[in-house]
Amino acid sequence: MRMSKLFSRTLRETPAEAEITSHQLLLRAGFIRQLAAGIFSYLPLARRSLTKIENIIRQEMDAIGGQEVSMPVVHPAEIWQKTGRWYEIDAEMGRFQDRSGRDMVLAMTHEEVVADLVRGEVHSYRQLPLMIYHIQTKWRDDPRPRAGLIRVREFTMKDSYSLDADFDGLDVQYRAHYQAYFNIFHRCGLPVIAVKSDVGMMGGKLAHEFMYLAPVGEDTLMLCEGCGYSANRQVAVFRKPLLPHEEPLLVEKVSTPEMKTIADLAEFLNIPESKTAKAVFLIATIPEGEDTREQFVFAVLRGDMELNESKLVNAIKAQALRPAMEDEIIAVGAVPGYASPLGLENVLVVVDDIIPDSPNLVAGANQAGYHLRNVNYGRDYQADIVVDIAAAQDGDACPKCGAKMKAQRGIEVGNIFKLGTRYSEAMGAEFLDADGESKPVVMGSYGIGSGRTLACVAEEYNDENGLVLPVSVAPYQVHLVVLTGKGDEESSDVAERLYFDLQAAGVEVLFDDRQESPGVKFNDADLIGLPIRLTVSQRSLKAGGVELKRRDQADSRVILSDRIIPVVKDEIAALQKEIDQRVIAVDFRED
RNA sequence: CGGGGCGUAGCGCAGUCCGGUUUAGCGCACCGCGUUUGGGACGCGGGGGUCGGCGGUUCAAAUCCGCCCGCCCCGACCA
Repeated sequence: MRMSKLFSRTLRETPAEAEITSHQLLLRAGFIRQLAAGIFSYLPLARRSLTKIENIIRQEMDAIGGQEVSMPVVHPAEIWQKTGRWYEIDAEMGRFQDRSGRDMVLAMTHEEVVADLVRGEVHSYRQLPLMIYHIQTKWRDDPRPRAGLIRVREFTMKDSYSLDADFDGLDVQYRAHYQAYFNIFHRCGLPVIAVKSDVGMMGGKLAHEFMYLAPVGEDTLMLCEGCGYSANRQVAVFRKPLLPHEEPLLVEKVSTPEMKTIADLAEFLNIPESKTAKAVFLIATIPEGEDTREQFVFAVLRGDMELNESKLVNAIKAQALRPAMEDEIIAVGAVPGYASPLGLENVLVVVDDIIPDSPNLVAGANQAGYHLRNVNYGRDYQADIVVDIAAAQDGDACPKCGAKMKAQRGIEVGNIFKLGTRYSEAMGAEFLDADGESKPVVMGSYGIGSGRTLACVAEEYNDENGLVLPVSVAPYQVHLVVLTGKGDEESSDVAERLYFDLQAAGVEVLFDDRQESPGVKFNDADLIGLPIRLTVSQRSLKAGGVELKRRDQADSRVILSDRIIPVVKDEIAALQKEIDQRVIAVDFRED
């Protein structure tokens, strides 16, 4: 490609809306342009990189038995109504009506369509296992798109779907994806970890997320440096420190004026925060058939812990959760700041599982200015549910080995879900097993965001001058720069011939043939970040050939004219080898 | 949805408080001519704006007031 004809141009200054590195560089280098919040165009350079990423994905999917298909972006609402997600999912789903008034859905994912296809195509256990995938546009109307390509509303996802006769088969395909995903990201040069994750609205049994660790990430991960336990904080468990055993004492009311927070209370009574019980009030939206109802939830945790809303949502099977307003709290008979689990009505009480083992806590008295000492679960109050609802914090003890865990931020570039039979049952996707019995197909679903992957690669590979792209993802392998002074036709001629010869040899070349000063050309080459730069100029020709510089190295060297093609090919092979060496077998771990 | 910020040429900005010599300006980018060519060149000459939109106040609005829209950041949210 000639830069004089390239559709996109580089920007000298960073657009004001871009804050994070990958967004700034992808804009400045002319990879992407924004149309609206969370909606982007991908210009030729980005398109080529995405195609490379997608082809890596295709190869790895095909290698584990995947068959590429292409499913629609527009779905009739009925299939989403059948699985219930039409009702469960709120404004995130794009809905519209076609010309005859039928409700339609913009694809956010394709479990429904897959199950519908399976109903028609799969009838026998002899056909299973199967795996299909496609790479296609998704619309998810996220309330707050941000950070360039990291979090967008319209995006391209590779989503694959495994189909099995039983859960053992699902496990095999799940593990195959687990390894394939590592291969894909490693081939893109992206370091990732797999963490156990929330199954969320997908439902299902087990899920992992593939995370690129970065401070700009929006997920918090709990990572144990002792044994390697790793989980999204939404599901991370931890060893809760036990309190010393005590016999239950008599409840005793104590005056605690103006002590509305746990910290104040603990200091006032001169006790550790772990000797208090904390009340958190929430309003949960609980699905009931095609409708929902609101449920007041009273969550009780020990004072030294924080509520994990994801765990609570899962524990009570809520669709949504929000903090309760003060008047709602008063309406159920509680006193904000002095709330007690004792004696409330029409309230779902959920108690963290460490509470029954934490004797003689200080809790609110449901009376302004007073708390109760020696409150004991079981004797003084009962819960509707006792379950782990506490959020793991940086420094908490690993559930497996007890070592300290670190909290780190990450960006989710892929996920894998064991769905089970939720969608196949709802859609009637059944097959006959060897006994002639009708059974729902066991499904898994697996996603990778290709645009987000590109953004993470940009986030990982850059320096103060621009992108430094891995050869497997770079839109071109070689950036050919020609510097021509007045009357210098030799450099132009050599560069033109080299441009032709390199392409004939199968090398992908971006040729900067523009009438620009050397500074502009070098700076643009650095900004775009192709792995190899070749410079043809009077200076290089006098030295005997063409200058070669790797983007990831500071020094350059002159290659003799007749050696250029083989040297460039060797250089590309060496870069590719560096990437290939990252592709290694990984141990599957459930957490 | 709550809080904050911003909206003037393709990009970056000044002008807005305090309305009127500004014909709306500067840098970059763009077009023409000439010079220049190893790290974001120079001279001369040009083109490009419903000042986010609508309404209001006024003799007069980029500037004051109201409503709306859009974008960014923090939070809530997130398959």
